[in-house]
Amino acid sequence: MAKTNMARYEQYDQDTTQDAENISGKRLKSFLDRIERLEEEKSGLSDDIKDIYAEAKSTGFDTKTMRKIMRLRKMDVEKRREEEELLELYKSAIGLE
Amino acid sequence: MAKTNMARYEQYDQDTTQDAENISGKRLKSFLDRIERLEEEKSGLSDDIKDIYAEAKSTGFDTKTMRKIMRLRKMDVEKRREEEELLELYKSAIGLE
Amino acid sequence: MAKTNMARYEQYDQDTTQDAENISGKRLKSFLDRIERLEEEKSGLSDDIKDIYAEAKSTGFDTKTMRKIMRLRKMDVEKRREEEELLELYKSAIGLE
Amino acid sequence: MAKTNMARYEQYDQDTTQDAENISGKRLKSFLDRIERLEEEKSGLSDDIKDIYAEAKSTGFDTKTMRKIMRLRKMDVEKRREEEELLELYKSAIGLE
DNA sequence: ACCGTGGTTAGCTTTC
DNA sequence: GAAAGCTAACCACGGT
Repeated sequence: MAKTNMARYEQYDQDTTQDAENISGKRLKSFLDRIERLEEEKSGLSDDIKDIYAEAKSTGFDTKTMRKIMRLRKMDVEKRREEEELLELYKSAIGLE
Repeated sequence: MAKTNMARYEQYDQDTTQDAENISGKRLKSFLDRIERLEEEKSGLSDDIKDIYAEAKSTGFDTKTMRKIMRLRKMDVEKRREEEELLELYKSAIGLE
Repeated sequence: MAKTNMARYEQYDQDTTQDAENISGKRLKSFLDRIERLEEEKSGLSDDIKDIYAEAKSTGFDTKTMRKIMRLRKMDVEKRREEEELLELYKSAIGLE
Repeated sequence: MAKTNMARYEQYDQDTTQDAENISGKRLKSFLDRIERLEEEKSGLSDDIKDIYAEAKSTGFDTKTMRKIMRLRKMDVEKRREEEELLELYKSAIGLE
């Protein structure tokens, strides 16, 4: 395996003149770019959320309380999901399915 | 402080029959819903990213290395951003703007 | 500050001949030792827990289900705690306290 | 599989009136309680450790560095342990034990 | 404006 | 090899 997928890792992002034959280098770059794009979107969403909290705060709400509420909401969702999984587990345990 | 913004916090998300007059309750709910929506999108993006790593792994790349590369990329971006800020600082310092 | 607290970090744990005057070195070592001790205890507890799961498994219980139950238990505890905090938050928000 | 060990899982921790005959239910509860107890102890130790780091920080040490040191210490221990295992392996290989 | 705290998120380890 | 749980780093927020 002379040309491993790892081959071009070292110049981790500046190589724009990569040999046309180096398929895996292109492939890797593609993966990394897609990830970077998504990371940026994620980061944008974080900013949006922050903005909403700021807006709420400026209209008189207490953000600490709001955050706690969000956490409780999330826990409810989580709990329901887990309880359903547990039920499935039971069913399979007693051979119902 | 008869009708504070905190007034309806306690039933933190199930109230669909809220009194039309309770403007702040509605307002709060709206904020929370918007946040929840964005959180879900964020979570979706995290899943997408995870999928890409999985795909990359299945085509033979080492994800641990990939993550390291991403971290380095990010640092580069950060650095560039900070350098630009520094440049702006210079410009304003010498009255160029 | 010629002799900073960081001074002896490099030989991070083998120095048993440290100069009697180097108080901060001694102090640091003491901290690290205490932490190490606690880490060991923690690790021991993790092992104990693992053993219990193993024992339960060997008597016919399904550990996956058990873990899920433990998680739900924990969530209940967490939720109660958070709800109480939220209540406190309300109280202070409406100036009850 | 009328009376499986799974039988009483659903009321995962509130059942205090369990039928005396349901041995496995009792057994399960016992396991879960023991685990919970240990988890609490573990959590307490984590808090203790956090406190020590806080104390160290307040006396001027850099906790990030301290954590790094702890990690190195642990690696040393690990390494030694592995080396000993290797030694054991040798010994049994040449029939010394 | 800075520090300290807490929460969130990501990486690593271990299990199945 | 995949999935889950645990641990540790990061970041953002609130308080001083």
